Amino acid sequence: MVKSVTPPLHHRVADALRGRISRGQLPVGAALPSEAQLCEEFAASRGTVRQALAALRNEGLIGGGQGKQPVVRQAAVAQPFETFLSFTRWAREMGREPGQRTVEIARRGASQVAADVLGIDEGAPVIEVLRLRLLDGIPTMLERSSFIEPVGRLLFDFDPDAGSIYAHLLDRGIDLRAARHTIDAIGADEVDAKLLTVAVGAPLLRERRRATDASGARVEYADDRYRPDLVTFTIDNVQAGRISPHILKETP
Amino acid sequence: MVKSVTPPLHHRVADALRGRISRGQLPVGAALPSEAQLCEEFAASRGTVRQALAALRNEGLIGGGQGKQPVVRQAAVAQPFETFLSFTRWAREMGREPGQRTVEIARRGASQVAADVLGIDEGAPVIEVLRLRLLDGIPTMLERSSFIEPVGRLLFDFDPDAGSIYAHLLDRGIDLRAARHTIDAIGADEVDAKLLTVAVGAPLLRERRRATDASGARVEYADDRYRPDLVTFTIDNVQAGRISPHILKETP
DNA sequence: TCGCGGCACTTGTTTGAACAAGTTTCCACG
DNA sequence: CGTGGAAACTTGTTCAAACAAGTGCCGCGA
Repeated sequence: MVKSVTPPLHHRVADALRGRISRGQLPVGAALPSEAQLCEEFAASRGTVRQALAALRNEGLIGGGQGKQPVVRQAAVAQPFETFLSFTRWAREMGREPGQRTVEIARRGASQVAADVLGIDEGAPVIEVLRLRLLDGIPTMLERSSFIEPVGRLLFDFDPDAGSIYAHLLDRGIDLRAARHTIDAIGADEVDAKLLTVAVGAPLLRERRRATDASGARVEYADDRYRPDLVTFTIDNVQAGRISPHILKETP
Repeated sequence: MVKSVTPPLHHRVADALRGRISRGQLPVGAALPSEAQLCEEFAASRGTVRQALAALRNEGLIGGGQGKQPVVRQAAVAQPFETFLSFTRWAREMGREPGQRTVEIARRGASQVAADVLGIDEGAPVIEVLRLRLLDGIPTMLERSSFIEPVGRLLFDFDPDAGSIYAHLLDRGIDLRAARHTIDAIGADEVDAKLLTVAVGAPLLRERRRATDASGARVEYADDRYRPDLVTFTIDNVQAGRISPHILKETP
């Protein structure tokens, strides 16, 4: 049985305002109705209305100050997480066509760094995948992944040029829940240069990722190298009490 | 004249609790005092205490649910936002000694890209700051900032080698609330190379930042270039319904 | 001994009121 | 005509009170 009670009043007020903003009814830069007006419109007390406004402020949707009516700020982003996890999904959401060329998929002993990150012994078997990711046919990112053996074995019945590895693993019951991303810059080595069609030593944007499943077990270590002229990372954050960064990749 | 009034009560309560958490007085997993106890301790009404708790909740410091007392969540990152914003504060929190050498501070017409980002006319006056940031005396990051004129003028009575520009601006009533960070990689130009003591063309980690104040007005555009062997960015994110990434800079 | 109900406690929601502090508007005075 | 300042309006802070809803524990009964 699903409980279907009416949500609290301050949620309804916040939802209503969010709707007006996303619908463009309250355009960016416009002032919201005053608290007194909102009280009347929703038949709520001022405390309740202020609770709703505080929520919007925390989401970075509105700004303002004492004595000044709140103002709609630039639109926010919706689903940053999955976007950051899956290249395929990210590309689709941007209206670009993702592509991939699997250079290699192999089972071999874990490298020292991969073993360290995954918390397994060096030389323990892992499945390594080297894939070149394309955006509208242009080489954009080179992905070197190491999966722990019980997960990686599921990749051998995966059409490597079909699309998202994550979607495939999810079908098999592996759901990647959390990830730690470490971002830095590195010069292209010879393999990078050849596949990404840049000069050796050209600056690349590197994202190293340690992904864990629902139980917290470390599942994947990846080293992704992006062409910085094609992809950047963007983080939005707001201080208004809550830290609510929105993370997204963008093509500049 | 610097205003020095006592901050609102709910801020003081929140600060006190933040302090206890970061000091380890309230360890991770421990339950906070009940609202009623906090009311008594701070001689505040329940509404005020709840305002403070809401702030901590928004920062991800505490979690809990109806009927359950709030619990201290993983201490991992305390102040990710300010950490991401202020080099000085970040360094201190890591136990490193921040330093800076101000190469130049000038008032000149905005460059095309700065004008575009700040939403002002090209050539309109901005205050540009070029600072080399050090970590334990080692050149680590090169910061090129452009502030809009009414804010930047406050920097002329600022000891440029004293420490945090943001702290100085906050004293003057400018509080940077939100920022959009764009991260990519770029090869060092000759100035970068000389000041950061790397080779020309060496890969650098670049963070471009557009900071806005409480009212949403764009205040600063910055181009920060980090030595990737000394600093990386780390993002933790979890899918569990809520998007709550923690962002921090790390020295690898 | 085990299980279940109820009680005590805690947080969530909502209202109403009052004062403080910052902004905007507009009128009267120079 | 313009300008200073008061008045009206707006948000920020704080208190007090009441009920709803969820949690945990204790004790009673089977």
